[in-house]
Amino acid sequence: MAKTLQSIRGMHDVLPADSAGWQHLETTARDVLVGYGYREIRMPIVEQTELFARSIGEVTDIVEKEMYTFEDRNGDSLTLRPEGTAGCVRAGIEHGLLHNQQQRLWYLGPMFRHERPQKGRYRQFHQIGVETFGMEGPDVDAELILMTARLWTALGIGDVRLEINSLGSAEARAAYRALLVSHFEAHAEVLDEDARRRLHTNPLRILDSKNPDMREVIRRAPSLLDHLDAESEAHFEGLKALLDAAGIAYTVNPALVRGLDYYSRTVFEWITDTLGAQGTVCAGGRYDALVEQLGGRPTPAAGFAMGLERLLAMMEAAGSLPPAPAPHAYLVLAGEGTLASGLRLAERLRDELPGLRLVVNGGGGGFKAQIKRADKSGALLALILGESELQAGTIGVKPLRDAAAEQETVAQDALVEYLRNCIG
RNA sequence: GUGGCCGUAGCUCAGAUGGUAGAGCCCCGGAUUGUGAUUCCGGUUGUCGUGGGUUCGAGUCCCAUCGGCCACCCCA
Repeated sequence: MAKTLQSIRGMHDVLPADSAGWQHLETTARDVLVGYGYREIRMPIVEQTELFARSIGEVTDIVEKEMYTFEDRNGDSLTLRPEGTAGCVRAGIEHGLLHNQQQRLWYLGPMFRHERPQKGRYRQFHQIGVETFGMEGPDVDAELILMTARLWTALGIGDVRLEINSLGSAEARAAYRALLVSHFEAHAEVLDEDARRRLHTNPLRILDSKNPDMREVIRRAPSLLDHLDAESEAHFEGLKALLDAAGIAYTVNPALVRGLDYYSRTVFEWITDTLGAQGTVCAGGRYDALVEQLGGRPTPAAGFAMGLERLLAMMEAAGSLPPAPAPHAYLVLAGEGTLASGLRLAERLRDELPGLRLVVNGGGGGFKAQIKRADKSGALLALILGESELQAGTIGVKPLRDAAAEQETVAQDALVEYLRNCIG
């Protein structure tokens, strides 16, 4: 055997057995998003490296060590997108979509991060991303959350809970950050190695450390929510009131800090306990400063992204994945002259019955083998065109899913009506 | 990037203490010449992840490497 090639680590094929689930997830999500007036945008998978460095943040893990970065032939540094927001904002600015107007956008596609793969985490993974621009109130934040809640229902996902937090304005957060750093510096002796490293990179992240030895120091740390600027505070209160009014359950988690630098004010996560260590299924928030930061005019913005592999895993666990659609009928062709006649018949059926899923036997084979294939295809019916049917202008119709049902003989001219009844 | 467990037929797996590979499923063919899923009979399937090493001899021991799973880190 020749040397076999395999897919890149952490990058997986979606095989036919799984594609029905993907399609179901994608169309369900699309329907919900369209129902809220969101429009699809498609961006390139590759962008200039600088775009991600400037938006996600130079010192984040993503930019520092997880990006697929390479040189173009002309020497430009390009990167496979690790997330979608940066490219979406770039496209919005580039095409004037954000100029004095509101936008509700969504996109779907692969993202790339060079991490060690594990359950729910892959090097190529897929997200549906949603971004809104030009709306600054908490009503949009609430809309995003209500929309996702509706999606969970539509997908048959139950085991998710909502956590929200507010990061405040950039200025308030900077002030709080200084406060936090001095608190932890005053107790440096109890900090673990990770925490010491984060002290100067992302001190807010220390708050959600899992180390029990640091629990006390974290508990006594100043809370971000106590140091919000007045406007952010009002914004957050507004969001909570809207969620309460809509009957959406949530918990405020002051330690909820998103890993990307561009967030401000509202952040939220939908979390499940059913996926092992990768519990976040959907996460997002507000990023009012990003558009300006990337060269556009100041534009309020909010959005979220959800991981499709994780949603799929949950749907599978919940048993809410639909089975792959089986053919309605499998046409068996056996005997002299049945091939040409059968293909013609099949095309006529497809003309008349647009929703029909009809498989025509291919590659020859004996009668018995063809019936066997018909059964294996999962088809409801075997349509049998042999020499005798060819002569008589009929078709044998054999039900394959009902052992009690008898095979019938149907005139070819009556077959369209017969099948119309079968396929609903 | 770090750690633990694991890589034997298309799939799920068995192969104590080293002696040149097996089961089930799947697939193909047959059981009065045109009827599946049940039953019976027969058949195909592998350089035992890859590359080195130890040995008379390695799927079985050692090293490296690639990959999978899980966790840390981080994130969707």
